[in-house]
Amino acid sequence: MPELPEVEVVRRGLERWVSGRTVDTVDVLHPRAVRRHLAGGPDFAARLTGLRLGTAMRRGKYLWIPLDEISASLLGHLGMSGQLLVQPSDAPDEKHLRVRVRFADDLGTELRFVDQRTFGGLSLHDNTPEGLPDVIAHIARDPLDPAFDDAAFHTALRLRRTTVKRALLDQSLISGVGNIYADEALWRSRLHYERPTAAFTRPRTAELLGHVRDVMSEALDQGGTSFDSLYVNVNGESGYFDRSLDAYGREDQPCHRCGTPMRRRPWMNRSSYYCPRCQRPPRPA
DNA sequence: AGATCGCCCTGCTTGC
DNA sequence: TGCAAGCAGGGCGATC
Repeated sequence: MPELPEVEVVRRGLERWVSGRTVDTVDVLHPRAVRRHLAGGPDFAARLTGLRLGTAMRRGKYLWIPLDEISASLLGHLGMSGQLLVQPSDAPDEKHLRVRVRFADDLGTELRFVDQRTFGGLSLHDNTPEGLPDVIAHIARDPLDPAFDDAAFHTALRLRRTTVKRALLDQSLISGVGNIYADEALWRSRLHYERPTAAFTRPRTAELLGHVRDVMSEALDQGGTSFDSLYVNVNGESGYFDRSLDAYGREDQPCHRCGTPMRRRPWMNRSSYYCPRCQRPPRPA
């Protein structure tokens, strides 16, 4: 399940292998893969055809490629199981191939959007004056963005009547943090996932942000997490950061800090993994 | 309007 | 063995 580091790996792959090329043909093989393009698959294909792809960009888990000729962008999200692959044009179709983009050049490769569960998708959107696809204007900057405002994040945490893991997963507060890295950063910060944010001190916020950045940077250095074979980067290579996980998926295994068996708790139709000794729950209200 | 919750989807794993 | 239920979960829209 791709999170920010994996998506950044994909962005770099797109920049290297796709940016600057001109679209020749587009095949939409599954309508759900372009469901955010409200005008439909045929319109998506027709509008994209003939355009030159700009430099791939990313905010949180969203990817986009500017289309300078029409002041719009090709927006993509990998969802749970999406892959953007640059494949030889004669490679056999993947089982879950949803969209194919062929180019007007002689490089012999094409861009493929492959997605088993179809939570992800591609679409075209006008840009805001800042150059952002308009439908993701509400997505906050991510913690690896140099313009991320730590002080504003702290202020927002103090104002919210919520708990720390909910806040980390709220893409309007901070983007790019998913369930895996939320649990990892909370473990490193020795914070229980139900800790209210309203009483956070400035140093506590700073430590949490530091751990979020560390865990993401480490994953990025290793080419992204891939303990799930569904995730493959833009050229089909898997990462291996899963060997470094301290919390996620480690139910009943000893805490890497104190040896206490880790726990898994149902949480918001998901799971939270934590050490019951290092990450004490807050006192009941 | 901030917070919460259900839903979308498919394939692998688990349990009876 | 076979089938059903459980699980994975990002993001959006409905609801309170």
